[in-house]
Amino acid sequence: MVSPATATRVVARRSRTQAVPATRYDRRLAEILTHATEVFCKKGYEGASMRELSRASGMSLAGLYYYFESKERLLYLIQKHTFTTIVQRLKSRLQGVTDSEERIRIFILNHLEYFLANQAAMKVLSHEAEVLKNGFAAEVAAIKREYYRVCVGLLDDLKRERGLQFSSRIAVLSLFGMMNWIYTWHNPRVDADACAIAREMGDVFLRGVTAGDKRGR
Amino acid sequence: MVSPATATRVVARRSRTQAVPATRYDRRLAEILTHATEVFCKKGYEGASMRELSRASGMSLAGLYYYFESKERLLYLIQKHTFTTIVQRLKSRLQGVTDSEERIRIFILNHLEYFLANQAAMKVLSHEAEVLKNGFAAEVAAIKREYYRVCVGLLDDLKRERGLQFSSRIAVLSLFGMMNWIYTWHNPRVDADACAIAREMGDVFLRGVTAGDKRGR
DNA sequence: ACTTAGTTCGAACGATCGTTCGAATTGGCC
DNA sequence: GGCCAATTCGAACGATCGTTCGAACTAAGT
Repeated sequence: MVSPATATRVVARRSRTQAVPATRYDRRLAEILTHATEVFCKKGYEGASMRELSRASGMSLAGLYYYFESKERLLYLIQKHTFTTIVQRLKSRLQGVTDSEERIRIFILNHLEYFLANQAAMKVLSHEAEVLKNGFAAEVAAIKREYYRVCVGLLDDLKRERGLQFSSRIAVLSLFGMMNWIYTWHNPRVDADACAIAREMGDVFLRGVTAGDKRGR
Repeated sequence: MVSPATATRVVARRSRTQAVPATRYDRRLAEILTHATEVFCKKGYEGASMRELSRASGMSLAGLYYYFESKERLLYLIQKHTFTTIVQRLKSRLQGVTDSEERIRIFILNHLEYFLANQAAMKVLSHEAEVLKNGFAAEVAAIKREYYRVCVGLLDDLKRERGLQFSSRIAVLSLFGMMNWIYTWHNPRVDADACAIAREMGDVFLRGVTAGDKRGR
Protein backbone atom coordinates (compact mmCIF):
# COMPACT_ATOMS: atom_id res chain seq x y z
CA MET A 1 0.00 0.00 0.00
CA VAL A 2 2.66 2.43 0.95
CA SER A 3 4.84 3.13 -2.05
CA PRO A 4 8.57 3.18 -1.40
CA ALA A 5 9.39 5.75 -4.05
CA THR A 6 12.85 6.16 -2.70
CA ALA A 7 14.93 3.62 -4.57
CA THR A 8 17.26 3.60 -1.62
CA ARG A 9 15.70 0.71 0.25
CA VAL A 10 17.95 -2.19 1.00
CA VAL A 11 18.21 -4.60 -1.88
CA ALA A 12 16.79 -7.86 -0.60
CA ARG A 13 19.64 -10.31 -0.73
CA ARG A 14 18.66 -13.76 -1.89
CA SER A 15 20.06 -16.72 -0.01
CA ARG A 16 22.14 -17.79 -3.02
CA THR A 17 24.37 -15.03 -4.39
CA GLN A 18 22.73 -14.64 -7.77
CA ALA A 19 23.88 -12.42 -10.59
CA VAL A 20 21.75 -9.54 -11.86
CA PRO A 21 18.20 -10.48 -10.78
CA ALA A 22 17.81 -8.43 -7.63
CA THR A 23 14.17 -7.75 -6.91
CA ARG A 24 11.40 -7.23 -9.41
CA TYR A 25 11.25 -3.66 -8.19
CA ASP A 26 14.93 -3.06 -8.90
CA ARG A 27 14.74 -4.59 -12.34
CA ARG A 28 11.74 -2.48 -13.34
CA LEU A 29 13.36 0.64 -11.94
CA ALA A 30 16.50 -0.03 -13.97
CA GLU A 31 14.40 -0.43 -17.11
CA ILE A 32 12.68 2.87 -16.51
CA LEU A 33 16.00 4.60 -15.89
CA THR A 34 17.33 3.28 -19.19
CA HIS A 35 14.37 4.54 -21.18
CA ALA A 36 14.31 7.85 -19.34
CA THR A 37 18.01 8.32 -20.06
CA GLU A 38 17.30 7.98 -23.76
CA VAL A 39 14.56 10.61 -23.64
CA PHE A 40 16.58 13.03 -21.50
CA CYS A 41 19.43 12.61 -23.97
CA LYS A 42 17.28 13.45 -26.97
CA LYS A 43 15.12 16.26 -25.58
CA GLY A 44 17.03 17.54 -22.57
CA TYR A 45 15.84 17.41 -18.97
CA GLU A 46 13.52 20.41 -19.14
CA GLY A 47 12.36 19.54 -22.63
CA ALA A 48 11.34 16.01 -21.70
CA SER A 49 7.91 15.68 -20.13
CA MET A 50 6.86 13.02 -17.67
CA ARG A 51 4.31 11.92 -20.24
CA GLU A 52 7.06 11.24 -22.77
CA LEU A 53 8.98 9.31 -20.17
CA SER A 54 5.92 7.21 -19.42
CA ARG A 55 5.37 6.52 -23.12
CA ALA A 56 9.02 5.56 -23.62
CA SER A 57 9.08 3.17 -20.70
CA GLY A 58 5.66 1.66 -21.44
CA MET A 59 4.23 2.60 -18.08
CA SER A 60 1.42 4.91 -17.17
CA LEU A 61 2.20 8.43 -16.04
CA ALA A 62 1.01 7.78 -12.51
CA GLY A 63 2.82 4.46 -12.41
CA LEU A 64 6.18 6.17 -12.70
CA TYR A 65 5.65 7.87 -9.37
CA TYR A 66 5.65 4.52 -7.66
CA TYR A 67 9.37 4.36 -8.48
CA PHE A 68 10.51 7.89 -7.72
CA GLU A 69 8.91 10.86 -6.10
CA SER A 70 9.82 13.52 -8.62
CA LYS A 71 11.30 14.17 -12.05
CA GLU A 72 14.32 15.72 -10.39
CA ARG A 73 15.00 12.60 -8.35
CA LEU A 74 14.78 10.57 -11.55
CA LEU A 75 17.57 12.63 -13.08
CA TYR A 76 19.52 12.31 -9.85
CA LEU A 77 19.27 8.51 -9.94
CA ILE A 78 20.55 8.44 -13.52
CA GLN A 79 23.47 10.77 -12.85
CA LYS A 80 24.44 9.15 -9.57
CA HIS A 81 24.43 5.64 -11.03
CA THR A 82 26.35 6.65 -14.14
CA PHE A 83 29.00 8.61 -12.28
CA THR A 84 29.43 5.99 -9.55
CA THR A 85 29.92 3.28 -12.14
CA ILE A 86 32.58 5.11 -14.11
CA VAL A 87 34.53 5.91 -10.93
CA GLN A 88 34.33 2.29 -9.79
CA ARG A 89 35.58 1.00 -13.11
CA LEU A 90 38.44 3.46 -13.07
CA LYS A 91 39.61 2.43 -9.62
CA SER A 92 39.53 -1.22 -10.51
CA ARG A 93 41.51 -0.62 -13.70
CA LEU A 94 44.14 1.46 -11.97
CA GLN A 95 44.93 -1.24 -9.45
CA GLY A 96 48.35 -2.73 -9.93
CA VAL A 97 49.49 -0.23 -12.55
CA THR A 98 52.39 1.89 -11.32
CA ASP A 99 53.78 3.70 -14.36
CA SER A 100 52.31 7.18 -14.09
CA GLU A 101 52.01 7.80 -17.83
CA GLU A 102 50.26 4.47 -18.26
CA ARG A 103 47.91 5.39 -15.41
CA ILE A 104 46.87 8.58 -17.20
CA ARG A 105 46.29 6.64 -20.40
CA ILE A 106 44.09 4.24 -18.46
CA PHE A 107 42.13 7.20 -17.12
CA ILE A 108 41.52 8.50 -20.63
CA LEU A 109 40.68 5.08 -22.06
CA ASN A 110 38.29 4.28 -19.21
CA HIS A 111 36.51 7.59 -19.62
CA LEU A 112 36.13 7.36 -23.39
CA GLU A 113 35.23 3.69 -23.47
CA TYR A 114 32.47 4.18 -20.94
CA PHE A 115 31.38 7.39 -22.66
CA LEU A 116 30.95 5.77 -26.06
CA ALA A 117 29.41 2.59 -24.65
CA ASN A 118 26.89 4.66 -22.67
CA GLN A 119 26.55 7.76 -24.80
CA ALA A 120 23.04 8.69 -23.69
CA ALA A 121 23.80 8.39 -19.98
CA MET A 122 27.08 10.28 -20.28
CA LYS A 123 25.47 13.04 -22.28
CA VAL A 124 22.82 13.41 -19.62
CA LEU A 125 25.56 13.52 -17.02
CA SER A 126 27.58 16.14 -18.90
CA HIS A 127 24.84 18.24 -20.40
CA GLU A 128 22.42 18.36 -17.48
CA ALA A 129 25.06 19.01 -14.86
CA GLU A 130 23.49 22.20 -13.54
CA VAL A 131 19.81 21.35 -13.23
CA LEU A 132 19.83 19.46 -9.93
CA LYS A 133 19.37 21.55 -6.81
CA ASN A 134 20.42 21.44 -3.17
CA GLY A 135 20.84 17.92 -1.83
CA PHE A 136 20.66 16.20 -5.19
CA ALA A 137 23.19 18.58 -6.68
CA ALA A 138 25.53 18.24 -3.71
CA GLU A 139 25.70 14.45 -3.91
CA VAL A 140 26.56 14.38 -7.59
CA ALA A 141 28.98 17.26 -7.15
CA ALA A 142 30.81 15.26 -4.50
CA ILE A 143 31.40 12.37 -6.90
CA LYS A 144 32.50 14.79 -9.60
CA ARG A 145 34.98 16.40 -7.24
CA GLU A 146 36.39 13.01 -6.29
CA TYR A 147 36.75 12.06 -9.95
CA TYR A 148 38.46 15.38 -10.63
CA ARG A 149 40.83 14.93 -7.68
CA VAL A 150 41.86 11.48 -8.89
CA CYS A 151 42.81 12.94 -12.26
CA VAL A 152 44.75 15.78 -10.67
CA GLY A 153 46.56 13.20 -8.55
CA LEU A 154 47.59 11.21 -11.61
CA LEU A 155 48.92 14.34 -13.27
CA ASP A 156 50.76 15.49 -10.15
CA ASP A 157 52.51 12.12 -9.99
CA LEU A 158 53.72 12.62 -13.55
CA LYS A 159 54.84 16.15 -12.78
CA ARG A 160 56.83 15.10 -9.72
CA GLU A 161 58.42 12.14 -11.47
CA ARG A 162 59.63 14.17 -14.44
CA GLY A 163 60.08 17.56 -12.81
CA LEU A 164 57.48 19.19 -15.04
CA GLN A 165 55.85 22.53 -14.40
CA PHE A 166 52.35 23.44 -15.53
CA SER A 167 48.98 24.21 -14.04
CA SER A 168 47.34 20.92 -13.09
CA ARG A 169 43.97 22.65 -12.94
CA ILE A 170 44.07 23.95 -16.50
CA ALA A 171 45.55 20.71 -17.80
CA VAL A 172 42.95 18.48 -16.17
CA LEU A 173 40.05 20.71 -17.17
CA SER A 174 41.39 20.85 -20.72
CA LEU A 175 41.53 17.07 -20.75
CA PHE A 176 37.97 16.79 -19.48
CA GLY A 177 36.90 19.24 -22.16
CA MET A 178 38.55 17.20 -24.91
CA MET A 179 36.88 14.03 -23.69
CA ASN A 180 33.43 15.27 -22.68
CA TRP A 181 32.94 17.34 -25.80
CA ILE A 182 32.82 14.08 -27.70
CA TYR A 183 29.07 13.82 -27.19
CA THR A 184 28.62 16.77 -29.52
CA TRP A 185 30.41 15.23 -32.47
CA HIS A 186 31.05 11.50 -32.25
CA ASN A 187 29.48 9.54 -35.07
CA PRO A 188 29.96 5.78 -34.84
CA ARG A 189 29.69 5.45 -38.61
CA VAL A 190 32.53 7.89 -39.22
CA ASP A 191 34.74 7.94 -36.15
CA ALA A 192 37.04 5.30 -34.80
CA ASP A 193 36.32 3.35 -31.64
CA ALA A 194 37.09 4.47 -28.10
CA CYS A 195 40.44 2.72 -28.07
CA ALA A 196 41.76 4.60 -31.11
CA ILE A 197 40.38 7.96 -30.00
CA ALA A 198 41.82 7.46 -26.53
CA ARG A 199 45.22 6.83 -28.10
CA GLU A 200 44.99 9.99 -30.23
CA MET A 201 43.80 12.19 -27.40
CA GLY A 202 46.30 10.61 -25.05
CA ASP A 203 49.09 11.33 -27.53
CA VAL A 204 48.14 14.97 -27.89
CA PHE A 205 47.59 15.54 -24.21
CA LEU A 206 50.60 13.68 -22.86
CA ARG A 207 53.04 15.07 -25.41
CA GLY A 208 51.57 18.50 -24.89
CA VAL A 209 51.98 18.31 -21.17
CA THR A 210 55.29 16.46 -21.18
CA ALA A 211 57.31 18.00 -23.98
CA GLY A 212 59.44 21.07 -23.37
CA ASP A 213 59.32 21.96 -19.69
CA LYS A 214 61.00 25.21 -20.68
CA ARG A 215 58.74 27.66 -18.90
CA GLY A 216 58.82 28.72 -15.28
CA ARG A 217 55.18 29.72 -14.79
CA MET B 1 0.37 49.08 -36.94
CA VAL B 2 1.85 46.03 -38.52
CA SER B 3 4.58 44.76 -36.26
CA PRO B 4 7.80 43.87 -38.02
CA ALA B 5 8.73 41.05 -35.68
CA THR B 6 11.40 39.90 -38.04
CA ALA B 7 14.51 41.83 -36.99
CA THR B 8 15.76 41.41 -40.51
CA ARG B 9 14.43 44.62 -41.98
CA VAL B 10 16.95 46.99 -43.51
CA VAL B 11 18.61 49.20 -40.95
CA ALA B 12 17.66 52.76 -41.83
CA ARG B 13 20.88 54.50 -42.65
CA ARG B 14 21.12 58.05 -41.36
CA SER B 15 22.52 60.72 -43.68
CA ARG B 16 25.63 61.14 -41.53
CA THR B 17 27.42 57.88 -40.80
CA GLN B 18 26.91 57.74 -37.07
CA ALA B 19 28.35 55.19 -34.69
CA VAL B 20 26.14 52.75 -32.84
CA PRO B 21 22.75 54.49 -32.73
CA ALA B 22 20.89 52.66 -35.48
CA THR B 23 17.17 52.92 -34.97
CA ARG B 24 15.26 52.96 -31.73
CA TYR B 25 13.91 49.58 -32.70
CA ASP B 26 17.36 48.09 -33.16
CA ARG B 27 18.64 49.48 -29.88
CA ARG B 28 15.69 48.12 -27.93
CA LEU B 29 16.01 44.76 -29.65
CA ALA B 30 19.69 44.57 -28.73
CA GLU B 31 18.82 45.33 -25.10
CA ILE B 32 16.27 42.54 -25.01
CA LEU B 33 18.71 40.10 -26.58
CA THR B 34 21.27 40.95 -23.91
CA HIS B 35 18.86 40.35 -21.06
CA ALA B 36 17.44 37.21 -22.66
CA THR B 37 20.96 35.85 -23.11
CA GLU B 38 21.55 36.20 -19.39
CA VAL B 39 18.35 34.32 -18.55
CA PHE B 40 18.97 31.56 -21.11
CA CYS B 41 22.46 31.18 -19.69
CA LYS B 42 21.21 30.78 -16.13
CA LYS B 43 18.12 28.62 -16.67
CA GLY B 44 18.63 27.04 -20.06
CA TYR B 45 16.44 27.59 -23.10
CA GLU B 46 13.64 25.23 -22.11
CA GLY B 47 13.89 26.22 -18.47
CA ALA B 48 13.49 29.91 -19.17
CA SER B 49 9.92 31.13 -19.59
CA MET B 50 8.84 34.04 -21.71
CA ARG B 51 7.56 35.64 -18.52
CA GLU B 52 11.04 35.53 -17.00
CA LEU B 53 12.47 37.05 -20.15
CA SER B 54 9.92 39.85 -19.99
CA ARG B 55 10.73 40.51 -16.35
CA ALA B 56 14.47 40.55 -17.04
CA SER B 57 14.18 42.96 -19.93
CA GLY B 58 11.65 45.22 -18.21
CA MET B 59 9.06 44.79 -20.92
CA SER B 60 5.62 43.24 -20.80
CA LEU B 61 5.13 39.69 -21.98
CA ALA B 62 3.10 40.75 -25.00
CA GLY B 63 5.53 43.55 -25.77
CA LEU B 64 8.30 41.07 -26.49
CA TYR B 65 6.37 39.65 -29.42
CA TYR B 66 6.65 42.98 -31.18
CA TYR B 67 10.36 42.22 -31.57
CA PHE B 68 10.32 38.55 -32.50
CA GLU B 69 7.63 36.11 -33.43
CA SER B 70 8.63 33.21 -31.21
CA LYS B 71 10.91 32.09 -28.41
CA GLU B 72 12.79 29.93 -30.86
CA ARG B 73 13.53 32.88 -33.11
CA LEU B 74 14.82 34.77 -30.09
CA LEU B 75 17.36 32.04 -29.43
CA TYR B 76 18.22 32.01 -33.11
CA LEU B 77 18.94 35.76 -33.09
CA ILE B 78 21.25 35.36 -30.10
CA GLN B 79 23.16 32.44 -31.56
CA LYS B 80 23.44 33.91 -35.04
CA HIS B 81 24.73 37.25 -33.77
CA THR B 82 27.21 35.68 -31.38
CA PHE B 83 28.59 33.22 -33.90
CA THR B 84 28.78 35.76 -36.71
CA THR B 85 30.69 38.16 -34.52
CA ILE B 86 33.31 35.66 -33.39
CA VAL B 87 33.92 34.55 -36.99
CA GLN B 88 34.26 38.15 -38.16
CA ARG B 89 36.77 38.96 -35.44
CA LEU B 90 38.77 35.89 -36.26
CA LYS B 91 39.04 36.72 -39.95
CA SER B 92 40.13 40.25 -39.22
CA ARG B 93 42.78 39.07 -36.77
CA LEU B 94 44.18 36.48 -39.14
CA GLN B 95 44.76 39.01 -41.90
CA GLY B 96 48.43 39.59 -42.58
CA VAL B 97 49.69 36.80 -40.33
CA THR B 98 51.45 34.11 -42.31
CA ASP B 99 53.23 31.88 -39.79
CA SER B 100 50.97 28.87 -39.45
CA GLU B 101 51.69 28.20 -35.78
CA GLU B 102 51.02 31.83 -34.96
CA ARG B 103 47.74 31.64 -36.88
CA ILE B 104 46.58 28.72 -34.75
CA ARG B 105 47.51 30.62 -31.60
CA ILE B 106 45.45 33.54 -32.86
CA PHE B 107 42.53 31.20 -33.42
CA ILE B 108 42.74 29.96 -29.84
CA LEU B 109 43.22 33.43 -28.35
CA ASN B 110 40.36 34.89 -30.37
CA HIS B 111 38.04 32.10 -29.28
CA LEU B 112 38.90 32.26 -25.59
CA GLU B 113 38.98 36.04 -25.40
CA TYR B 114 35.54 36.33 -26.92
CA PHE B 115 34.30 33.42 -24.82
CA LEU B 116 35.35 34.95 -21.53
CA ALA B 117 34.29 38.46 -22.51
CA ASN B 118 30.84 37.15 -23.52
CA GLN B 119 30.43 34.14 -21.28
CA ALA B 120 26.65 34.13 -21.21
CA ALA B 121 26.26 34.37 -24.99
CA MET B 122 28.90 31.75 -25.64
CA LYS B 123 27.39 29.37 -23.13
CA VAL B 124 24.03 29.77 -24.82
CA LEU B 125 25.72 29.10 -28.14
CA SER B 126 27.53 26.00 -26.88
CA HIS B 127 24.97 24.57 -24.52
CA GLU B 128 21.80 25.15 -26.55
CA ALA B 129 23.27 23.98 -29.83
CA GLU B 130 20.62 21.32 -30.48
CA VAL B 131 17.36 23.05 -29.65
CA LEU B 132 16.80 25.01 -32.87
CA LYS B 133 14.91 23.22 -35.63
CA ASN B 134 14.77 23.21 -39.41
CA GLY B 135 15.59 26.57 -40.95
CA PHE B 136 16.88 28.15 -37.75
CA ALA B 137 19.11 25.17 -37.04
CA ALA B 138 20.42 25.07 -40.60
CA GLU B 139 21.56 28.69 -40.60
CA VAL B 140 23.51 28.40 -37.37
CA ALA B 141 24.90 25.04 -38.43
CA ALA B 142 26.24 26.64 -41.60
CA ILE B 143 28.24 29.19 -39.61
CA LYS B 144 29.49 26.48 -37.30
CA ARG B 145 30.65 24.42 -40.25
CA GLU B 146 32.48 27.39 -41.71
CA TYR B 147 34.18 28.08 -38.38
CA TYR B 148 35.15 24.43 -38.14
CA ARG B 149 36.53 24.40 -41.69
CA VAL B 150 38.68 27.44 -40.98
CA CYS B 151 40.25 25.67 -38.02
CA VAL B 152 40.85 22.50 -40.03
CA GLY B 153 42.49 24.66 -42.69
CA LEU B 154 44.86 26.22 -40.18
CA LEU B 155 45.84 22.78 -38.91
CA ASP B 156 46.29 21.36 -42.39
CA ASP B 157 48.67 24.22 -43.21
CA LEU B 158 50.77 23.28 -40.19
CA LYS B 159 50.68 19.60 -41.12
CA ARG B 160 51.82 20.30 -44.69
CA GLU B 161 54.55 22.69 -43.62
CA ARG B 162 56.09 20.31 -41.11
CA GLY B 163 55.16 16.99 -42.66
CA LEU B 164 53.06 15.96 -39.68
CA GLN B 165 50.57 13.12 -39.65
CA PHE B 166 47.49 13.04 -37.45
CA SER B 167 43.74 13.19 -37.79
CA SER B 168 42.73 16.81 -38.33
CA ARG B 169 39.19 15.95 -37.35
CA ILE B 170 40.06 14.52 -33.95
CA ALA B 171 42.61 17.25 -33.31
CA VAL B 172 40.25 20.11 -34.14
CA LEU B 173 37.36 18.62 -32.20
CA SER B 174 39.65 18.02 -29.23
CA LEU B 175 40.72 21.65 -29.40
CA PHE B 176 37.11 22.83 -29.51
CA GLY B 177 36.37 20.61 -26.54
CA MET B 178 39.21 22.08 -24.52
CA MET B 179 38.09 25.61 -25.28
CA ASN B 180 34.31 25.28 -25.13
CA TRP B 181 34.32 23.27 -21.93
CA ILE B 182 35.58 26.39 -20.21
CA TYR B 183 32.03 27.57 -19.55
CA THR B 184 31.63 24.73 -17.09
CA TRP B 185 34.56 25.67 -14.89
CA HIS B 186 35.97 29.15 -15.45
CA ASN B 187 35.90 31.31 -12.35
CA PRO B 188 37.16 34.84 -12.89
CA ARG B 189 38.17 35.10 -9.22
CA VAL B 190 40.39 32.01 -9.43
CA ASP B 191 41.45 31.54 -13.02
CA ALA B 192 43.80 33.59 -15.13
CA ASP B 193 42.62 35.79 -17.98
CA ALA B 194 41.96 34.65 -21.53
CA CYS B 195 45.46 35.54 -22.68
CA ALA B 196 47.15 33.29 -20.13
CA ILE B 197 44.72 30.40 -20.61
CA ALA B 198 45.09 30.68 -24.37
CA ARG B 199 48.86 30.40 -23.94
CA GLU B 200 48.55 27.31 -21.75
CA MET B 201 46.04 25.57 -23.98
CA GLY B 202 48.00 26.60 -27.05
CA ASP B 203 51.15 25.13 -25.54
CA VAL B 204 49.52 21.80 -24.74
CA PHE B 205 47.72 21.53 -28.05
CA LEU B 206 50.52 22.66 -30.33
CA ARG B 207 53.24 20.62 -28.61
CA GLY B 208 50.88 17.65 -28.52
CA VAL B 209 50.18 17.89 -32.19
CA THR B 210 53.66 18.89 -33.26
CA ALA B 211 56.02 16.83 -31.15
CA GLY B 212 57.09 13.39 -32.28
CA ASP B 213 55.58 12.65 -35.67
CA LYS B 214 56.66 9.09 -35.03
CA ARG B 215 53.44 7.34 -35.86
CA GLY B 216 52.16 6.37 -39.27
CA ARG B 217 48.46 6.38 -38.58
C1' DA C 1 -3.78 70.67 -32.40
C1' DC C 2 -4.42 66.79 -35.29
C1' DT C 3 -2.88 62.76 -37.70
C1' DT C 4 -0.39 58.71 -38.29
C1' DA C 5 2.77 55.17 -37.53
C1' DG C 6 5.44 53.01 -34.03
C1' DT C 7 5.46 50.87 -29.57
C1' DT C 8 3.61 48.80 -25.28
C1' DC C 9 0.32 46.53 -22.52
C1' DG C 10 -3.54 43.81 -19.75
C1' DA C 11 -6.16 40.04 -20.30
C1' DA C 12 -7.08 36.02 -21.96
C1' DC C 13 -6.57 31.63 -25.09
C1' DG C 14 -5.97 26.51 -25.30
C1' DA C 15 -2.33 23.36 -24.37
C1' DT C 16 0.63 21.08 -21.51
C1' DC C 17 3.24 20.84 -17.31
C1' DG C 18 4.51 17.86 -12.75
C1' DT C 19 2.09 15.67 -9.37
C1' DT C 20 -1.70 13.29 -6.60
C1' DC C 21 -5.32 9.99 -5.26
C1' DG C 22 -8.26 6.20 -4.81
C1' DA C 23 -9.58 2.37 -7.17
C1' DA C 24 -8.35 -1.58 -9.98
C1' DT C 25 -5.16 -5.11 -11.08
C1' DT C 26 -1.48 -8.23 -10.42
C1' DG C 27 1.84 -11.68 -8.36
C1' DG C 28 3.28 -14.70 -4.68
C1' DC C 29 2.06 -17.49 -0.53
C1' DC C 30 -1.17 -20.27 2.58
C1' DG D 1 -9.20 -20.66 -4.19
C1' DG D 2 -8.55 -16.97 -1.01
C1' DC D 3 -5.67 -13.45 1.00
C1' DC D 4 -2.48 -9.65 1.48
C1' DA D 5 0.83 -6.75 -0.32
C1' DA D 6 2.98 -5.01 -4.36
C1' DT D 7 2.16 -2.77 -8.49
C1' DT D 8 -0.40 -0.15 -12.11
C1' DC D 9 -3.75 2.89 -13.80
C1' DG D 10 -7.47 6.60 -15.29
C1' DA D 11 -8.81 10.84 -14.08
C1' DA D 12 -8.17 14.88 -12.39
C1' DC D 13 -5.68 18.87 -9.74
C1' DG D 14 -3.81 23.73 -9.96
C1' DA D 15 0.00 25.96 -12.11
C1' DT D 16 2.37 27.53 -15.82
C1' DC D 17 3.52 27.35 -20.62
C1' DG D 18 3.98 30.11 -25.47
C1' DT D 19 1.21 32.95 -28.03
C1' DT D 20 -2.56 36.25 -29.57
C1' DC D 21 -5.57 40.31 -29.80
C1' DG D 22 -7.37 44.77 -29.56
C1' DA D 23 -6.95 48.71 -27.07
C1' DA D 24 -3.97 52.27 -25.09
C1' DC D 25 -0.06 54.89 -25.13
C1' DT D 26 4.00 57.58 -27.21
C1' DA D 27 6.87 60.14 -30.53
C1' DA D 28 7.26 62.75 -34.68
C1' DG D 29 5.75 65.38 -38.68
C1' DT D 30 2.62 68.95 -40.31
